[in-house]
Amino acid sequence: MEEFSLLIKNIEKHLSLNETEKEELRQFFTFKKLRKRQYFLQEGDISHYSAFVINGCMRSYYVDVNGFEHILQFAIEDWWITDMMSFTKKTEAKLNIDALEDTEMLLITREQQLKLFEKIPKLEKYFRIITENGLISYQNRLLESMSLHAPERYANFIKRYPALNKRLPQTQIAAYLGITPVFLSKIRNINNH
Amino acid sequence: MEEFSLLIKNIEKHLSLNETEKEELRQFFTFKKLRKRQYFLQEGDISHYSAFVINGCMRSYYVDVNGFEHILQFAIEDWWITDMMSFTKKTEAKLNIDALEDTEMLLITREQQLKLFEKIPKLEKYFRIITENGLISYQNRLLESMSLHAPERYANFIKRYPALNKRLPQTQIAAYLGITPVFLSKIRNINNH
DNA sequence: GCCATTAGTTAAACTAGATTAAGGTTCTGA
DNA sequence: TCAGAACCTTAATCTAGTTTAACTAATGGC
Repeated sequence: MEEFSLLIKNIEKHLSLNETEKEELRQFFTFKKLRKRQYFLQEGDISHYSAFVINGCMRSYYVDVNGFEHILQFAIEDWWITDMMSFTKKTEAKLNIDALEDTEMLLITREQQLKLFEKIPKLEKYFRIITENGLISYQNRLLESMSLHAPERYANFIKRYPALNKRLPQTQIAAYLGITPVFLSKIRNINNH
Repeated sequence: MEEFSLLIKNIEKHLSLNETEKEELRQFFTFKKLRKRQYFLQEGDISHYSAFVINGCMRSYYVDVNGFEHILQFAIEDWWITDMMSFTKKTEAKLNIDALEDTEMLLITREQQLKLFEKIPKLEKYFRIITENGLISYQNRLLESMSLHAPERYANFIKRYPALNKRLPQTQIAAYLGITPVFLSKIRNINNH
């Protein structure tokens, strides 16, 4: 199936797989489509799956006591997304995950993931690297949120994810940057003189 | 050597090791002492080592363009610390790491770590779990920094790390919470009525 | 194809937290 | 042992970003 080729390409950035392994790999994943606005995970549920996005766009976010949404991650094609805490420890998710566009993805459960590590041990390496990179990017974001003002954070966002900047509504970008849409509007207009 | 027992205990929280494996393990680490204020890593260098703290206290921090320090992590006994970006990708470190107290630690290089994974594959699992937990904790911190005000973040810090709250100077805690020492002083006094 | 919701703009009033500054205390190392 | 450094407190002033509100533009569900 065509869906797998993107995942396999992604894995092969980090290690090589023979045909048998590629074939075995497929057995561990399920395919799923989401409509725009559809939930993949709701706060309080357990995140049984980790998702690899094939096309479309997802977001994970936290809803605070005042009902405001704070976006932790966007995931477009070739990205992984889950509530890592809930997925690895089977605790109730604090995050919501939903689709910002119609989205297709490949899912794996934690149990299947652990079995996969036994069957094809080098995939443990793949997931270790993915996780290392995720840690690095959260670390970077925390660092930027502590040391930069909103206009600089927005400038970095544009530079790092030019595609997302065009693709996403301003509300979502503001919720990712940790500012209000009103303030992002102001920043954008100041940038355009 | 006594130093290893803490590391082995830490590993055995996640998987079991036989005596041979424990013995092999030791070959991959080196022991190091740091005096208070001594650098373990300086911005611009490459982080050749990841460190497991046996006793004492370390911190990793970023110095912004105005010379202010922003602390990403404290590491006391039983914690790992490094600049993950520099350690895994051999890039120039953006972070500094130094000792807040006289500290003893065990070091491993990235090369040794990768060799270790080949020799004792289940240690890849150990480091995957450590990394997953690190990712979760950065994610949580980012989320708190976006959704809570400073007094609540401080309250959570006290609850989560009561020992650190007593052990560290206020300047360091403020640099971790992303506020000024002046403001932390205010928060503390309001809390004491 | 229309109406209701969602998304974006602009401006005025407000606030969490920064900055500056001055004075007091506690550490530390030669 | 003592001088400089690091640390803490309090208060006044300032600012980045929020809140509210009123208006316009774009979407999308029926």
